[in-house]
Amino acid sequence: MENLEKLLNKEQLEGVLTTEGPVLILAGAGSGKTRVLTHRVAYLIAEKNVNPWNIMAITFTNKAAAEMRERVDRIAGEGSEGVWISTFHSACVRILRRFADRIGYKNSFSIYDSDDSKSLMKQIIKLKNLDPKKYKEKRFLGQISDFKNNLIDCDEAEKYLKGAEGRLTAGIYREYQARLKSNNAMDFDDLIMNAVLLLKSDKEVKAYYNDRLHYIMVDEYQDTNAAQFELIKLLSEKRKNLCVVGDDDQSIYKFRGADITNILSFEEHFPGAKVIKLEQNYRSYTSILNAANAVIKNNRGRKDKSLWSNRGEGEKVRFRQFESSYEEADFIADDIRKREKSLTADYKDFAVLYRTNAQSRTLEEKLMMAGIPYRIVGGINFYQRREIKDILAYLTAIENPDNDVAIRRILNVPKRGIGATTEGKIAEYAAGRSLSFYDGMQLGVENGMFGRSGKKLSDFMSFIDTLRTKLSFHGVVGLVKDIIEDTGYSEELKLEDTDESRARLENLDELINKAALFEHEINEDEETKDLPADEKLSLFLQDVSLMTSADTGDDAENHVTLMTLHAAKGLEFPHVYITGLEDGLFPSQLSINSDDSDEEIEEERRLMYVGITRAMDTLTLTCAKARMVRGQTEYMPVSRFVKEIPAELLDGRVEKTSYSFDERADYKERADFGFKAYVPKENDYGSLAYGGIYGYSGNAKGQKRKPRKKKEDISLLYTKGADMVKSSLDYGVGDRVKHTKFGEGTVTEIKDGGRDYQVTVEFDTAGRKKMFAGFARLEKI
DNA sequence: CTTGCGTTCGTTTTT
DNA sequence: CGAACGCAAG
Repeated sequence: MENLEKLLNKEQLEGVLTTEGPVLILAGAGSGKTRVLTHRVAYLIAEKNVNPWNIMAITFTNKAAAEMRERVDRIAGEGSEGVWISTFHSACVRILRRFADRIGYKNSFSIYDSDDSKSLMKQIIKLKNLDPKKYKEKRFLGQISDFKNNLIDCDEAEKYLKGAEGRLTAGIYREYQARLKSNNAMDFDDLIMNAVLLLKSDKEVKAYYNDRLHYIMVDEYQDTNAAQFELIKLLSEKRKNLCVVGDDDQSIYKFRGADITNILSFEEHFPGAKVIKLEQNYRSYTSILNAANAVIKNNRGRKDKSLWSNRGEGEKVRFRQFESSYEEADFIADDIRKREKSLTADYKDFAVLYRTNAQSRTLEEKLMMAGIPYRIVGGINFYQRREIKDILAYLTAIENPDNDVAIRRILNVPKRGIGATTEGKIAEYAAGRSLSFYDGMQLGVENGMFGRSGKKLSDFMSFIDTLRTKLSFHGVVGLVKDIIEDTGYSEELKLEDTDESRARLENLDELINKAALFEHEINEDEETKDLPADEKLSLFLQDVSLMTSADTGDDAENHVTLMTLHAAKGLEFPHVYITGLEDGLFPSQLSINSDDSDEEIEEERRLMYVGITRAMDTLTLTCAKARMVRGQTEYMPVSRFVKEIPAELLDGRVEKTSYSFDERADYKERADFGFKAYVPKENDYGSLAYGGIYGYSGNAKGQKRKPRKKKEDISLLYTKGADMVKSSLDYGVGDRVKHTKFGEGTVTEIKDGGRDYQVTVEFDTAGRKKMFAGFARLEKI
């Protein structure tokens, strides 16, 4: 380990060298915390002669884990693969796969994702004959999640819950857990809670991990909840060499159980803890950090610190106020185009951030019309797409027929004439006999309980059995292919022959690829290559169930990134736009109205801090005086967070904070044309609300609605647009083409723009337009 | 059992 | 405004 001093600043070095005892590294945004963590691992191995096997690093996301793995392998080199680097959830799965039988589960449990949990809860509400209007899954699931995050089991919950409503909730919780267990399944929160339960109740298991794990590191510690805290505490109990890294100012996940006091009270939880502050920022210009510091200092509950940088002053933070969200989006599209044209930046250098997902729509439209390639982060995860979930449900059903959610998902997919009525009958029959759905179906069919549906059901069951037999002959990949073929899924999609069905088919191909890659990997691995096919299938499903969109990303592509402020945490971009800076939107109205408004606003302020500190070179803050929210035009004053930035740091003034009645009326008139009729200054395009991006046409009168779509289906088209790899064009200069929005026109120029063609078209009515072929989807006529 | 239509409801999200 | 969902007609 040469020259650590040269690679690290004083505080970072201290973080690396302080290996013994509890350590809290308060790492400000952009202060190089991953650098410290990876060097720390390398130092432990190389200088302290610690066996890599005795080191563990925990993160929240697969992406962070993969990144850490990569960097540790690079820095620490030989032997580093022994270091246990994983997410909270996959670490717990690994523990539970080994020992779950000691707390009454099978080691081969399925993992329910949030959709599965939702289906399960729906079944319960239905079975309990509750009014679904009054009792929605979300409410119960939210409460149950809160309980689990705080390690409160059914018995304990019962003590907390008083009154009729309370008893109901407790009963639902109990039923939900019972069903999970009989389905041989755990939800995401169970993974953590049950791991803790196991470590607490089984001394042997705890001793096993305590003996193994000499050094534990935790990233993003400010995001941990009570259950995760307990887990870490238990795992590190023997040696107490626990190093946590985090930033209380970036704690933005309270709503999903994160407890900021874990980091604020670390020294009390772990007496004798050493605290190291990393305040030097290597990311941003001083002007940006000054703005960030100015905003965050308004929070009371925080550890005092202040970021600084020696990158120089940089440009002032820009602030721009617009009449409407359309003008705001126009400005951003135009600004990005100018900067990209002037060759000072690539599209990939830009990020546009917003508080709520709904805001992305307007931005998308404008970017698309400006021909700027973009990508939205945080859309639907590959593994949550309908076609993928369907095929995975088949695999799950083959592996674990007790998994009711999987069985019921595929019962009538593809359509085999088994409808809701039959499904309900089976569910009731099974529940009455304490059988799983599948077993209930089997018994019921034998006893002729389901009348005319009996034949269909037995066909279905033998179909599943046939598939199961195929597993041992064809392996995992073969089985995936078989399912896609034998269900008629691929044929159906081929016949449909729309952009959407083609996109779906591509997704299915991608799933086959992932399965092939997985099978290849486990067949290379000495430990797993000789496992029987069904165990390989289990491994595949486990792998996939903890996967998210994060690792589907292809960072190399040159596109602008659109995302929520939450999704931006941990990322950095040369040019950042924070949009919708209006009181009532950001901070959100809910936080302003909340009972503990002070705390909620502080959380929103941290979100603002996260947003500001994403920017490396320039930061632009924008807001609109009037904005459509839920179909209504809202007038909101400039966000208090903008006002917290001293005027001398801003380029652009905060003009007004409220409007007179007349002014409002004026804005209203303009904004109420709203979504449909608003025409920007250039007057050359209307809104795409009538259907461009989603190929989908609202509920406008007289228009025929396209077939029912669910959230998991939408986004296929634009994702495809963004993904569009350059292919040859079927039109050339001089050809007549048709555009969904601009109508017909003549191609006047085609430029090769690297990964896509830039096409110039002289439209008959809309005038001349430049666009990317991949986005424009021009049709030759 | 499937499909069309009206009603309701609405932060942030990883695993 | 738009998505999700429940209900009632094909």
